[in-house]
Formats: sequence, C-alpha cells, structure tokens
Amino acid sequence: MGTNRSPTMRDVAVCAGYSTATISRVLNNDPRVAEHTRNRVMVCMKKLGYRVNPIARSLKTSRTHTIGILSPEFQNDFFMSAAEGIENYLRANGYISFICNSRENPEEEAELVRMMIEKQVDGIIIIPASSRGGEHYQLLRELEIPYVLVDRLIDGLEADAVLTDNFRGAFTAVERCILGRAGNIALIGGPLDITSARERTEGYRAAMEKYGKAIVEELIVCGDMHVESGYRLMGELLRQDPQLQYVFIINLFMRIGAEKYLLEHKSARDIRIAAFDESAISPLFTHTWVTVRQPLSRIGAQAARLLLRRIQNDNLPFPQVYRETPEIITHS
Amino acid sequence: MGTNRSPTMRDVAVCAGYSTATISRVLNNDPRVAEHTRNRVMVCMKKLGYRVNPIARSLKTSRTHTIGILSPEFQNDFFMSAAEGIENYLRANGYISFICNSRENPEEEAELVRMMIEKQVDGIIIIPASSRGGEHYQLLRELEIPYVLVDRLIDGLEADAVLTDNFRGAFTAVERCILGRAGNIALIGGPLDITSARERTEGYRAAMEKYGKAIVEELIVCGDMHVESGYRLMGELLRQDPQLQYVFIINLFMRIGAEKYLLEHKSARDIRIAAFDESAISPLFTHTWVTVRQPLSRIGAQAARLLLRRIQNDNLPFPQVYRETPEIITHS
DNA sequence: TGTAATAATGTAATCGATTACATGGAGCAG
DNA sequence: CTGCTCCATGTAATCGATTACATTATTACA
Repeated sequence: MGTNRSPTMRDVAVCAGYSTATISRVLNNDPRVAEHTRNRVMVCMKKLGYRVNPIARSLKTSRTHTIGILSPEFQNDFFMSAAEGIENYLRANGYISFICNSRENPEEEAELVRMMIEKQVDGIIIIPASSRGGEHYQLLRELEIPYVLVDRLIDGLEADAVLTDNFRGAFTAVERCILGRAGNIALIGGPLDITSARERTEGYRAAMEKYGKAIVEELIVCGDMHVESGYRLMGELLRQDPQLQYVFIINLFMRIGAEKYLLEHKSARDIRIAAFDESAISPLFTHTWVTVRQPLSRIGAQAARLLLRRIQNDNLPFPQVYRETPEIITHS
Repeated sequence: MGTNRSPTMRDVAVCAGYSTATISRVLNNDPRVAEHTRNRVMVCMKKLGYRVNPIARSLKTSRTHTIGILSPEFQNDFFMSAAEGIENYLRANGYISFICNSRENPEEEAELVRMMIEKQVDGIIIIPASSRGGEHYQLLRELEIPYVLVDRLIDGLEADAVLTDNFRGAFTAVERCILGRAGNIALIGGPLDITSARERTEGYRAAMEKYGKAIVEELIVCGDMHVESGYRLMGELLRQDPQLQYVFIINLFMRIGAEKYLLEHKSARDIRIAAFDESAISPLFTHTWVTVRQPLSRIGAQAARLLLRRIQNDNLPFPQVYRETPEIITHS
C-alpha cells in the first residue's frame, strides 16, 4: 500500500494506451475522438478513480469555476437567504462559491474584492456594504471581471443588479391597507440615502396619493433601520396621534422595536402593522396585518444566473437591472 | 495600451535582472538571498504591480490555503455566527473559505465534501447535518485531510470537535433558577439522539438533583426543536400543572413557540423562562429570566485555530474535543 | 598561494492539465 | 497509382510558480 498519489491524466493515458491529449479530449467532449477510444478511456478513468485536477486545469484555462460572494453580515437572514439562492444556482451549474463577510465595511469589501481577484474567481456577486461605491468597482471594470449587485444599487454606478421592487412592494402593501379601509397610515421609514428605504417611502406616498389620502407629514418618521429606532419612533407616533391605528414599517428590525413598544405599553389596542420582511420571529408579532415578503432566494438565483450569462459572454445589453416583485400577504 | 496580462515572476525577473528562482526565493523569504537583491526585486514587484498567482503556486505546492466550511442551514443565526467566527480567524491567517450549504442533508454533505476534496481544500470544518456520520468522514481520514466538527459530535466517530459545553450551560442556568428560589422547574427538551439535546437534559437533571429538587417526570417533555412543538408542549405543561411558574427550554425555536402560546393564551401570568440562545428576536420575549448564551464566534475561531494547527501538523494528541463554556445571563 | 567552505544565484525539471500543430492511415477522384 | 482530404491520435510547448542540483564568486585558513 504505497502512498496513494491520486491518479493523473498520465496514469489514465498509460492504462488506456493513448496519449494525454486524447484523455484530455475525452474529458472535454471533443468530438474528434473515436467512439471506441472514448469508451476505453472512460473505463480506465473509472477503474483508476480518476478525477481531474481543477487547479492544473485552471492554470491552463485561467477559469476557476469559482465565484466570490460578499455579504455585509452573516447573521442576517435576508442576506443569507439571498446567499442561499445564489449558492444553490451556482452549484447546480458547476460553480462553487467563496462567501466572505464584509462586516458592513466598504474598505473590507474592497480588500476582499482584491483577494478574490487574486484567487482568480470568474465573477463576483456583491451585496454592497454601502451605497457609496469605492475603487474596487472600477478595478473590477478594468480587469473585466463580471460582477452583479444584489439588494442595493450603488449611486452613480452603472452595474448589473438584482433587487426587490421596493417601490412596488410598498405601494401594494399600502394599497392593501387602504382597500382594507385603513384610516390614517403612519410611516416608519429610513435614511433617504439608502436606496431601498427611499424607494419604499416613495411607494407609500404614491399609494396614498393614488387613493386621495392626505399625507400627514407628522406621521412620517425616519429611523436608522435598527431595533431601537423602531421602538422610539413608535412611541413618538403614538404621542403625535394617540388614535393612530395603522403603521407601515419599512424593515424588520424597526418593526421589532415597534412591536416591543406596543407590548411594553400595553397598547394591545387595535393597532395594525404593515411591514417589510418576515423571519423566524414573525410568529411572535402581535399586530401583523400586511407583510411584504421579499423573494430573496429568487433574487439570489437570478443574480447568479445573470452573472453566469455574463461570464459566458452572452452579450446582453449592459447594465441589466432586475427588480423582483415581492409577495404581499394579508393576515386575517 | 495592449491587453494587460498581469505580470508574472518572469516579468519581475527580467525587470530586476535575476532568474525566476531568485524571485521565488524573495517571495518565500528564503534567507539565502542577498539583502540588496531582495530590495531590488521588491522594487520591481511594486513597480510592475506583481501579485503571485495562487493557482500556479498551488499546483506546485499542493496547498491551496483554502478551507471548506459546511453549514446545514444558511438562514440560521447560530450556524452563521459560528461560520463568522471561523471565517474571521481564517482570513486573519491568510486562508479563505468556501462555505457551502448542506441543507440539513447528510448526502448533500457527503457530496460537498467530495467536491471540496476535488477543489483541494487544505481542511474542512463541518457543522454536521446529522449526528449519524457517513462515508465522507472515512474518506477524509483516508486522504488525511484534516477536519473539525462544530456544534455536534458524530456518534462513534473519533474526531476533533469544538462545541458548547451543553451540560454545563444547562446545569448553571437551572442552578441559577433554583438559587433564585424557583419552585418546580419544567423542561422542554429535545430528541435524545441529538447529542446537544441530551446533554442539556442531563444538565437540567443534575442541577435538580444537586439541590434536592424532586424531578417530576410529567414536567419533562420532549419536542423536535421547532417552533410548533414549543407551542404545543407549553400548552401541555400548563394543562399538566396550571400553577406552573418556571420552564427551562433547550433551544430558541421551541422557546419562540412557547412564548407564542403564552401570548395567545394571555398567560401573562408570572411564568418565567430560562432558555438556551439569543437572537435579534430576544427583545420581544416577555417571559425571559435566564438566558444561556453560546459563545458561537469563539467556538468558530477555536475550530479554525484547531484546524490550522492540524494542517501545520502541530502533532497534538488526537482527537481534541473542546467544550466552550456558555455565558449565563440573568435578567432582572 | 592553494584549497575548502560558504554564500548567492542560475538551470532546468516539475506540478497536471490544455491545445496548436504535426503525423499517419483510410477513402476517394482522376 | 498518385495526390488530396479527412479523421484519429500523438508531440511538445505552455500556463506560473517551486526547488533539487549545479555553478560561480567570495572568503578563510593553512
């Protein structure tokens, strides 16, 4: 039992009585090999348990069949759902993925992009840590390495992207509330320099306008997307209008804060919440009315598909921006 | 502006007037290069923007500086926290990681292990999809590819592993309750073929015994770790003993179910919950008393460290099993 | 001054694939 | 029978590094 160096093309060649060139041709489905040699070679490959060495192959072809994925946060269901969608699609298509954590930090993101370039990934999917861009995008452009943005756009950057149709999600959710005979609907929005927050806010306004609802500016407040601000803003809104019954909240974390406020202040009153996002938590929400469910794994798959098409040089017009329609759920 | 093929060692060699061997020596900090040549070479590398091609290097050294990580679920904060800890440590040490999703499926896990072997990872960290093992563990052993288990052990498999000290976490949490003058403490446990569930249950029993508390078998129920069973079992326990005040729940999801039951049945009564795990949800829990916080990112880092030591052939005794002590938090 | 030891660098094989080009034989037209 | 095409396969260079071994220059010491 000698050291089991794993078999190479050369071993297969010897076993089958051909040259390595032929083995390689069989491997790559080159039509110029005779049927019977193909068979003979395949038998040998099976017998020896031959598996191609992707590293040697990559060195020659400069393709790694490897994709980089950058996520700003690992402990975030949304990002990870998208990552899951991406990974599924890629793996089903013979690609494997490096997933790295940019820790919401644009500089780390840039560093990771450099690292991935060095590792010679064939393409990158980025869930951006910031909507403010950075030199790495230019680097990717220069080196002609395809990349696709997910969930967020970058201001002033033309790039392929796949994201939720935030406007439509917000619009439809608010419309549902209105059609469900909601009165004043307050809004807990987010920083307007975050694209998605801005779009959701616009969706809210558009729906209100379409149905001739007066937009009360006092009932529109902006948080920072985190739990605490949801808590605080819910309080402010109720102080503003103690009769308030309907609130639209643009993300999960602020919504958690709002629910918490309601719990603690025994306002188990008739407040009904419409909001973006769902998660394992949702069963504990007590004021759920309408939920906007982002099609995250579809977004991920779509992004992966787009990236692979770019890699295979499908020459699609550039850039491609897909906005996936969210699902709106009305709870009894 | 010709096509910018990125510079190779050969280019640097020409630029500096040495052979590629010397360039390589500089790159690998070989002490046998003269100081001034080292400097000259470094200047050239900088000037040309040279970066070593890790693929070519890997082909020769058969080391990829790449680690595979298998997680059973991407949308699970626990696994992803551990993955984050792993990734941090690895990256800080010059390694990069493939993270793949075994989808709680042992067969996919095995397939992924094969894929990673093919990609020639230097080692693998596995959060097992099942505690029942599989041929891939043997394969890894045969090929002498180091691997470390995280969070779960595999029955009958001697392997390096890093996990929470489940027994101690449960023991200490229950002890806290007892010392906090809790009366009967019920238990919502899990399937006994899951190591962690079993250990936590044992911790509970041990604490009860130590303080001479009668263990009422009717107040010990087992769920399947999911939300629904928590919901159902909370109901059963309350029917069993309507006076029940204290419950120890061994994981987050069943705990969510339990809280949901309490919410819906207005049992805002004096029920206090001790439980494993925390998450973004925790602010919405209304019966929190004692929480066992698993040191997930430390576990991840520890696993990564152990793996790298194995790779560097630290010859530690085999196997190493680390049980990390959880943090017990008592809420006011 | 001669020679051995040592230090700095070069030469060339190698890792395991891919692929442009070369080769040899079969089939066919004139 | 000659010459041309086509088909299956082989030869050998190549991708970009690493490294055993060879070579040369330098120093040290008898």
